[in-house]
Amino acid sequence: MPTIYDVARRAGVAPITVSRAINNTGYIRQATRQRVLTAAEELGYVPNRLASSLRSRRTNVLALVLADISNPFFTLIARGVEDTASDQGFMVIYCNTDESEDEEQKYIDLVLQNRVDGILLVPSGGGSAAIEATRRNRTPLVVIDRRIPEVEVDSVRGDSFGGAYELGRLLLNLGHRRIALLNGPAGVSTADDRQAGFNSALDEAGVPASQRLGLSGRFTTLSGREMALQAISQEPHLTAILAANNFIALGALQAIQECGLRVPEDIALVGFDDLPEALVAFPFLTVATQPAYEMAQKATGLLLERVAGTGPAEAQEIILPTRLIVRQSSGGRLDRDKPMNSVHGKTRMARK
Amino acid sequence: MPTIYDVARRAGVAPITVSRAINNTGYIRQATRQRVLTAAEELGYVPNRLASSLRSRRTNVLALVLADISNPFFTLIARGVEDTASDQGFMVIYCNTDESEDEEQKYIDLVLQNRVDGILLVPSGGGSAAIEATRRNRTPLVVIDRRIPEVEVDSVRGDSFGGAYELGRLLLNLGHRRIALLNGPAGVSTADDRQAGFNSALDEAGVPASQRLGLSGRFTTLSGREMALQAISQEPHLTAILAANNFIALGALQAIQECGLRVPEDIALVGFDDLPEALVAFPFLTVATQPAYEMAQKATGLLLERVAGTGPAEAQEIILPTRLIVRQSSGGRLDRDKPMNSVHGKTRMARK
DNA sequence: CTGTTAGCGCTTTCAA
DNA sequence: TTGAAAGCGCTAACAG
Repeated sequence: MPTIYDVARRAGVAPITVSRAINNTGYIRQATRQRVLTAAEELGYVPNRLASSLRSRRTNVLALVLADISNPFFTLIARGVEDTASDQGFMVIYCNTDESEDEEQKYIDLVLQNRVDGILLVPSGGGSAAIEATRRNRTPLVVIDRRIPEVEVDSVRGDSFGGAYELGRLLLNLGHRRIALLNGPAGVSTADDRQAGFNSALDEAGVPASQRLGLSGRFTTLSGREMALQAISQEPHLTAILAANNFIALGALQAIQECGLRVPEDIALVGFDDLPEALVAFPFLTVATQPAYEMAQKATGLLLERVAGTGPAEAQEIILPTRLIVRQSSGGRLDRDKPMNSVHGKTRMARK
Repeated sequence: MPTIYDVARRAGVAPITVSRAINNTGYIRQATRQRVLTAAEELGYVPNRLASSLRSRRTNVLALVLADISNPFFTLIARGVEDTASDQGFMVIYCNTDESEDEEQKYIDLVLQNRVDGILLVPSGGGSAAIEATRRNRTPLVVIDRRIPEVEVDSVRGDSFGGAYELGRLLLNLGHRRIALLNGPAGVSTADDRQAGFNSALDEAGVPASQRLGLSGRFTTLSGREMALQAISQEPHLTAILAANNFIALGALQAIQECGLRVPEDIALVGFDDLPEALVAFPFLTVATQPAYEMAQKATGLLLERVAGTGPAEAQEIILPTRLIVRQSSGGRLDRDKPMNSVHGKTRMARK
């Protein structure tokens, strides 16, 4: 396997000149450069980035550490990260933590050993241990999707509070008072903030504490189903459910059907995070949706600024608004309500 | 940032001993090892894998080059690859080619420069250029999901021919004779094989060439919609559509609705590749589904064998069976037909 | 614009 | 069971 020395010999120059020609750095005459490139081509030379990175202390690799890439929300994040990174010549390593802090720590250690230039993290729990480690190693890190309390760190996320508040308001406006919140794990900021946003809407409407029902589980279909079953049996007067993410919503839908109830006639259902338009035959769920791709672009852009050493001195906190999409599952006559951006009108086949 | 030299000094040993302690290789006394590990811990030592890889010629990194990670089929592949790789201490770099051969070549070059230990490739077109390059660099490569004609290379894929044949048979059994195939790009083996499988079913049923309609486009919702519109206007007697993947199917569904037609009453619709169960509120589409996760596991397992130098001498060709899932969109009374594994019976809400 | 020298941090090889 | 020497392939720093 040829090295720059082989190329240098063939082109009749010094190795460093080969380096300059290939990376197009520093001063080099066009003719020389061309000669080197030809020699490299003839030899089938493939630059060794390990060596290059070892010496230059830059790998042009980012790490993306997230909960589970098969959740479409994170899939879109991944796509946004890769697009933005590759535009600037960076590659992306990705890791699934499955919301386990141990896995997260393991992966953070691994990517630090690999000397990635920067890390994008969707933290699992409190998650500050991972941040500590990256800080010690002077590796820039941007948190996506979640907030880490008490730690000053760049973060880009959706407005969980606002989205949950709007969903709560929507249900309250429709006349619901017995509403169950099926939430993700307490301690994860998206869950906590959605709880708070929902509570805020209930407070405003003067719903007494005795009428409130909040359940805590995981962000999975299975957990959504279990929480819904519990909520239904626990509160006979239940008329609406707010699911804290798309998986929980689908699990809840399943549970409601199992109980022989109808959505929205018997129980209204609204959720957080939409499914990509291209994936759904019949858009049915009313949701507050976050701009996942844009979130990833912004986060990666910021991270690359940190890597380059440009970018603001202060830790940035970027919060993107959610968008309310009203469909059938919330029920009611919404046209009379304040104008809401309703997407996908055509569900005739689903109803007929 | 401390190196093995710093650790060695602190532990009172030679650098190589630190290396042995950390990697747990070669002979080393437990006491020595413990002493080294303590010293490393105290210094906050983080091994530099760039240096290690440069010297040892192993990176413990695989590359996954695929079309588009936001397609749930590939998302599942990605998850399977990462799970299998990380079990054996490997990390994964991933790249989206968007079915462009240029992008593919660019990424292959990049990952070769990064000296990944192995590559998993979903080839874009003919795709043999990429394979040539990896072969020159002695980097093991396993092709997933697709076949590369005329090249001897490991490959793991679903039975596109068989799946399309079964879907065709299903429609023919239901009495359909004017069936349009909405396919992906010619030259991509999954498209070609699905074409062939469908044709084989038509041949068997004696459907004359004049009654056959096959359109070629891309594996996207947009293209599916366009092809469906064209098929509908071109063939007034059309009664059924076979979509060559999930996106095409959803685009076709959209087009059919736009034309004021109903599925399955006016046009029956079947497709290739299911959407993950957890993502769909109302399972509606009849499909032939491939075991994506298992495919990824098998492919990664084989690749890791190649990396380790174990594994069979011959190029392997692993073809996993598809599974027919009959739902509403194909119409007809299928209960009378031979028993087919029907998943998701509960779609009451979608119909009511 | 081109070249020389040294060394990034680790592991291979060989020796003790 | 441990260590010394050398070098993986490249580029930073400096010199010309």
